[in-house]
Amino acid sequence: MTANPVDTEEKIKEAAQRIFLEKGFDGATIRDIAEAAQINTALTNYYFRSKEKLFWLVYESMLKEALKSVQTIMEKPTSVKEKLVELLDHMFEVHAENPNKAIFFMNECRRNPQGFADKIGINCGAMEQCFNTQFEEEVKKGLIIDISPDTIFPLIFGLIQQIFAGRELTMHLFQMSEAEFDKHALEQKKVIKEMLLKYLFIK
Amino acid sequence: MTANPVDTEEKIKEAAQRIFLEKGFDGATIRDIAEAAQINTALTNYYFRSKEKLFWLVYESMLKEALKSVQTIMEKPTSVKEKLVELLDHMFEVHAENPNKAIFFMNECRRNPQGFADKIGINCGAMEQCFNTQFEEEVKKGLIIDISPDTIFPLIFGLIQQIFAGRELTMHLFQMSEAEFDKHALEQKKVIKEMLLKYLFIK
DNA sequence: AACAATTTTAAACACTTGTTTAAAATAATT
DNA sequence: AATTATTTTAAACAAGTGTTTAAAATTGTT
Repeated sequence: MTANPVDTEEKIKEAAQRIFLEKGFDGATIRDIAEAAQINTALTNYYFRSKEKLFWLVYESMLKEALKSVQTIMEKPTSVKEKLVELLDHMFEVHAENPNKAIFFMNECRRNPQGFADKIGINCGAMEQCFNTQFEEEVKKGLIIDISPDTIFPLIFGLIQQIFAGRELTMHLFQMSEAEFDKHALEQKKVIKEMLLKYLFIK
Repeated sequence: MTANPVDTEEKIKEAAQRIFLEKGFDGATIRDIAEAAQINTALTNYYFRSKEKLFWLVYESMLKEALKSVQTIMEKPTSVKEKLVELLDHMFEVHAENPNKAIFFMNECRRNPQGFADKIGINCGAMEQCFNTQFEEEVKKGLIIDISPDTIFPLIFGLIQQIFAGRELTMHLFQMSEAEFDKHALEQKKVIKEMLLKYLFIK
């Protein structure tokens, strides 16, 4: 081993993630990434063979990381209500940190659904399993209204993603500055949380 | 005037809209559009001068149409509750008809916010004006909880958009077929509507 | 220090992109 | 019918794309 090849590899991955998040696969060029990583264009192919391979690597790692953090929350020994609140807060944090994530995930999955299925192939159903059981029990106990967790689980994601996916659109349609949007986003989160809890939990 | 130049022009616009919706500005090529419209590549430039000019034309007309239909609803002489229900149903219909619209709007606005502001420059605030007044009156009357219409208005859009923007992602993460997703979308709408109305309106 | 292996570079490659051109085909006008 | 104007086409253009190559620079090994 020589120099700091791992550092270079990591530098490229980080730059790639940044650029892909910002411009998407179609909009990002290998030269954009090279410039962001301050390396020669050919190096991306030296380390990752192709733009597409680099992309899927970055994409998969981001998705896996996102789902892992969700799983961690869902496996905690707490009530459904606590889990949902923590999930909402967590999702908000993640997307607030980088508002491009929401639209990036939606976008790239739509651009190439087959690639998503083939190369990522995540089974979200298995992950929910323990949560689903717990949810249904609390429904039986009369703590939660009669609704399927299959309806609620995707809803949680969507409710938070929605705030940030339409960020730029909202800012322009309603003439907000970035600071104003940040305030707006927090307000949205508050409303969504109250709305969801009031709807789901009895009493 | 000769042949059916208007037809050709319209044919290109329709094809462009279809392709742009599907692939976005970056992902769509002038050759894709030409093929979809069954015309020669050069014709798109003959009628519209450039890919970008064609794009903004299509984009603007779509946005204007979408906002106009919203405005029509907001100007009706009905209660806030009736307006919100009609707005939710209408937005759902629009996006259900073409699930690409939601992500397309968000995406293209983010890709080029300046172009959006410069070339579209829509004042959504003015459109809301009459609704805002009505909303605040109903809050005063004690019909609606104490909340600003500035919070609710963008929320309505987001709540419905969210269902369809993440369509492909949801389908793959939760392993749904298209038919299953359609059922899921209707269920989501029902929940969102109930949730919002229960939250907003007193008693 | 001399050699080998690895990493980095500049340059070029083949291909796709949006766009233009100049000729052909078609329609309108006289 | 002849001429003009308009529409359509095939072909080429310049610029940008991902990728490869072969030489240079750097690092590791003997």
